[in-house]
Amino acid sequence: MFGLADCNNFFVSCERVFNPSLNGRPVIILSNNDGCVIARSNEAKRLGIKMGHPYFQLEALIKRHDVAVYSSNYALYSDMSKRVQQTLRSLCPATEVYSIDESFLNLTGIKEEDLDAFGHYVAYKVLKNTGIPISVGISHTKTLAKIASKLCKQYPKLKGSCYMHRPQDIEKVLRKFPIEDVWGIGRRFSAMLKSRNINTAYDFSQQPLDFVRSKMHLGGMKTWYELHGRPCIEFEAHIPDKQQIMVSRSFSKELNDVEDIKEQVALFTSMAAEKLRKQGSVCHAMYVFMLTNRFRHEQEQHYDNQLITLPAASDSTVELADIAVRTAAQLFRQSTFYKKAGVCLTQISPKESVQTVLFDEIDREKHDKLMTALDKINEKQGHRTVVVATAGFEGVRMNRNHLSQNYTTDWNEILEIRCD
DNA sequence: TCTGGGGTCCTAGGACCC
DNA sequence: TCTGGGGTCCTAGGACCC
Repeated sequence: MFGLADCNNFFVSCERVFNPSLNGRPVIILSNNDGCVIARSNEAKRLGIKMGHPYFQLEALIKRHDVAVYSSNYALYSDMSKRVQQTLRSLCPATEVYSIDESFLNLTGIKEEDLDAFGHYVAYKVLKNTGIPISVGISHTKTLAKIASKLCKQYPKLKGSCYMHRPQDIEKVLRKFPIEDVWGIGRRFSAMLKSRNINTAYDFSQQPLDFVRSKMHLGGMKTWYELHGRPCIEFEAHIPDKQQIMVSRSFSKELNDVEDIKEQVALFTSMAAEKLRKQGSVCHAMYVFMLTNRFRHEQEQHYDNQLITLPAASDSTVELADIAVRTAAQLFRQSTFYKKAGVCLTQISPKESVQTVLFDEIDREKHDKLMTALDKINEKQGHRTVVVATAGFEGVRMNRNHLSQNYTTDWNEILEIRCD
């Protein structure tokens, strides 16, 4: 049996833990730059606010219904996510962290007759320990567990957990479950299926496998088998290293000064390199890109990008930022307004397995010492205490006009909460 | 005025090998 | 007239996820 623990409206729930006056109110959380809606409370969903909707188009609705609006506060959400994961780990034989708000649960060793009670206990414990409400789904495969967990959100009677195992129950659920909500069936495939009058998970499961293979290949077949209760997507207890690390942002204002772009690119590179060192890897190549505002149709569109293969594998912010900045300067077109830029580190491998280069122009040992010191200071004294000067001191040029406090990671706030 | 930011896996097709 | 038959590796692009 597979379990899935999914946090309900996770970002909204995080804000509510520290601001209970938000309970019962419509709440939305915005993407970076306060661009789009990326999380909604049930009340906001009921108002018809859609995932990914541009914020600026919602102003009237927000005023009319007194919707609470927040910029995304990832420092808070990732810390809360860790707390949830910790509780799950303490209860289950093993967990697989699937995303910031979801973990699969390994239920090996738990007796069948106890699974229902176990699911409810997990939901209860997470809520008690962290203040975050979750939905637990338990079934024969990951795909079915996902469906079971979605049922909890639909039916409060289930009280946060659904153990779905009897064939007749599964069929009943699949008959009502929209095909586009099935894990692994995205926009394209659900449109194709609906055009053939395949509208529910059950309809799909009744198609001949040959049809699924010819139209949807391996991925579709896995989903098909999983809906039939045959696991094709295994439980993975350890998180594999990232194969690529990307940092990119849209700017609050379009930039047309090469110095501004260089500064942002240096900053993105330092953020990416930090992630790279954190997983103990080096990269052999990187990719720098900058693009114009795709919504300004009257403007000539550019997507300027360059892949750079490094002379030797590296994880040094100093070296990578230097290369990225020079590349950005080459890519930059005069009198062009850029809305977004980014850096992607690729061809990643574990640091210890890397061969040294004979005619290396860089003193790797020195860079290593510097990076170790830099990471240590930033971890202890706070993010961005020490930065490479090319990255500037102002951070990302981004709107965050509705930001909540860093309740769990900022000492002053923590003290205040304790005094309360 | 204003529209996010990450990731993975799979497949087809081209280049190249003998 | 007629032009083989395997392989592997790499990349771009399309699909999906949160």
